[in-house]
Amino acid sequence: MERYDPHEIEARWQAVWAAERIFEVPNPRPGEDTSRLMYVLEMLPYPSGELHMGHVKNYTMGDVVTLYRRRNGYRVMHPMGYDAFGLPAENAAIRSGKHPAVSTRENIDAIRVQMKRMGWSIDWTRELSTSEPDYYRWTQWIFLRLFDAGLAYRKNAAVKWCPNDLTVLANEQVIDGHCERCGALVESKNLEQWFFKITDYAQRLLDDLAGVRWPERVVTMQRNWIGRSEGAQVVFRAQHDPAIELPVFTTRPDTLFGATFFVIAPEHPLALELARGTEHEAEVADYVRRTGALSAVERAGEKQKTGVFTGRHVVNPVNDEGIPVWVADYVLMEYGTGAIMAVPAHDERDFEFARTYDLPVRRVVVPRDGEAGDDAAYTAHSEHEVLVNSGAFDGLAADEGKRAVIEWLRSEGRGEGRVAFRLRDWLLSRQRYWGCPIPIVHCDGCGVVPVPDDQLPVVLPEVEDYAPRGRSPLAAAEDWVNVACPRCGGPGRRETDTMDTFVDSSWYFLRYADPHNANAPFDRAIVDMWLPVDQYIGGIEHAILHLMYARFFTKALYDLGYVGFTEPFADLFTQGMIHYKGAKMSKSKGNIIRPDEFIERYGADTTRLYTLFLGPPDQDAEWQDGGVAGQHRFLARLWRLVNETVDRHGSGIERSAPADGAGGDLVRKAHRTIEKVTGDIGQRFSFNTAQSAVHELVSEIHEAEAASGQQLRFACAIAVSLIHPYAPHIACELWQRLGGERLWDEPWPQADASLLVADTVTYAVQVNGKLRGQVDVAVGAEKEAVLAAARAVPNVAAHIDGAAVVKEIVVPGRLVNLVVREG
RNA sequence: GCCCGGGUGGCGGAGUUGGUAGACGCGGCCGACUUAAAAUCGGCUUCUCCGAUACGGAGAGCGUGAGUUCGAGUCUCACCCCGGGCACCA
Repeated sequence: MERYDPHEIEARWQAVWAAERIFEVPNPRPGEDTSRLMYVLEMLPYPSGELHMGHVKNYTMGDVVTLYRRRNGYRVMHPMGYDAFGLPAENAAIRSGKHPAVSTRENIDAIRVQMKRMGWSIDWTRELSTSEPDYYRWTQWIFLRLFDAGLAYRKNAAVKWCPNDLTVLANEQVIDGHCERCGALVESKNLEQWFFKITDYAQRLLDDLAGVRWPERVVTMQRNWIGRSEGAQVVFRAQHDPAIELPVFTTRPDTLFGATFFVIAPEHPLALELARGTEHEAEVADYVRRTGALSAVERAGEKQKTGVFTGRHVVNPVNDEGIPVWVADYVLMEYGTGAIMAVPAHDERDFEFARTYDLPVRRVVVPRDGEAGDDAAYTAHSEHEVLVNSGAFDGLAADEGKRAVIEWLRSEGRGEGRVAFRLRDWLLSRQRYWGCPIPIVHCDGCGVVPVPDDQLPVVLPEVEDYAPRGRSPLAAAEDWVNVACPRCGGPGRRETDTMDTFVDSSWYFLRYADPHNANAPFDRAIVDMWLPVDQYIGGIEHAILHLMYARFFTKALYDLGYVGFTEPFADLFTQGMIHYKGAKMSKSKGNIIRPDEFIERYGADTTRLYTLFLGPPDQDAEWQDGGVAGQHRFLARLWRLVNETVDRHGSGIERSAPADGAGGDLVRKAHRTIEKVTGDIGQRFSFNTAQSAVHELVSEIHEAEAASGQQLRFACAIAVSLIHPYAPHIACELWQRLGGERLWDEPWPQADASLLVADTVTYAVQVNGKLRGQVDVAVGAEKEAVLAAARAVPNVAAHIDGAAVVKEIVVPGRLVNLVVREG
């Protein structure tokens, strides 16, 4: 018998699949049945290098689902593309010294070869790359539709700036005050930038999380990121000039009577103005300057809160009391109104500040029964707390008080109920070269002018020097920048910033459905047929960024009538990372496992098997060098068994076999394995245990020497059929050797329910909960018969001897527990 | 600080509605085949103890401590450790 030679088999079958075009899934034609369409999608890779093991795990998972669903009668779209614009690709290009367009294309070519070698069932006719003009033309088109709708706009704002990558960043790309990509400490800058008005969608982004089947932790992370708070906006006015309004947002309107001072952020536009003319003017100016130079991390890291008095007071609208206005950097300009009423008795931060500057503390909420101490803020506010020192509101429970105060403020025109979100608008412009050009022309006369649709795409110009300099490298391409204003024909200048890469990836899943459309990004009827994506699979690192942006785009496109659904991804599976030598694989740590080396050594099938055998797919897993050999041994054993079976007993695909004679147990095991694997792949996404089940079946085939040829051929066919989604090459080969053809078209095997149980079942017998023996009983035996058999087990008899059995528990098919009391 | 995951043999892990903890794989030990090695095949492999005749039996054991239950890895409470998210968000 020839040895298992994965390379020969894999190359041959990949050629067959390509020739038969079995991965190509065309869109249904009018009138065709669309009830069994399914869209399986994995997050597309950045072509900043070759694929790593994380990709292999991700795409193999998607492939298992795809192959499994296809054999269950679904028409599955399984596309692939490249998130080719952006910092990763550009930085890789800078490192290699090649132009990003060149290095990106080279990387894509290399990745495509790797993907084909893995045998993933990707429909290559739908392949796309976000850096190609026929794709980004439509990214620009969508940008313009959002611009028309007022959802893309320019504003001058304090923005996050990465001093290393020399570009602005979105809030979502700042982790702990550091750049998400390079780790540099992020600075704050005042710049005019482009934003998407994602905040308009905050409530819907929150509400619609209820309708998706996503991992709970991802939903929670998005909820936290959106950060909805209910409260009130309350208008305070300057005591020296009631025309100056200073609104605050508070979640605790019930504590308004406890406000003993007022704080505004150093960046607040009124900070300097308020202090003007007071003896504190110079001090305030100095403080604003000093804190402005600090990063958010430095501010938050300060041991003690700092601030200065402005010399001014504001009037508390509930009691007309004047309270001092301070400037302090513990108040953030970006949230709420940039100003707060300080209630030290009931807010930890205000309390700390009041202690530092010796400001008064006035308690207005007390526990209904019991005392609140004086050495900390008392922050509870439920039905168990009551208001005091609060005028007409005294005696109300805190939660009622909140409503009552809001109602009073509203009726007096001094405030109103308000909801605040943590979510900020998405800053989309970048001062980098390798990105999608923003299709806008600036004209002295007309202002910001969109490039007309018929002039798209605005092609990214070739420039020699694309290194980041803090302003877009595109600005240097004078010929490109200087252009006639599309509106008035006068001199105009193109927008030179490019788009954040996340814009490109916020709609790619739509383009796959209609990838060659030259007249529109996609046809609505076609995307509505395929989407939302039935199963999306990708890394947890995109829990907020990509997944939030894609949801926003989908909702905006829905509102504009371009798609008929509001959520892009119905089901999401987030995979864990693969670690190696105790750390996540990274080039800098030098603990990379290159997939190519494994394919070279063991073949694609073994590599596919092992990445899914590591552990539960949603959890991080440790790569073990030796583990791969086990999967290879398994395939070699399967190979040998099938070939031996055919040699000894002849070929022929058996779709059933009698569960009697010497091989009866084997046949039953095959049915149980179908049941187990089907549930594990189809329902549980438990890819590791599905494999274990096939291992067990193969071991039993190996041991079932006395089984009939039909029984052996049946068991082999089931093993081969079940392992096909994991190891399609060897499975197709062995299926053919067994006498079949086109395993990929073979319906998924069905377990015969009557064969899932054996004639007898082994009961565990416990005495007082301790295992004392086992006994085989006929399936379906009466409770009394089971008990009698259990009592007859010698070791059990010894343990109940001389004691009174006070309780008998029989769990059908599982165990007996005899409860005895010592006699 | 708040919110999620997770903690089970030497290792990765299984244990799906509370019902025989350790499936499957790695590693290790012993044996077969071989001049030898590799490959392959067979056996053993949670710990401690007892008795060793097939191998049997006793006790302990799933981060710690309580609890509910005939019975807890699984449920409840309190706590410890690891990983992740959010965090001066008013």
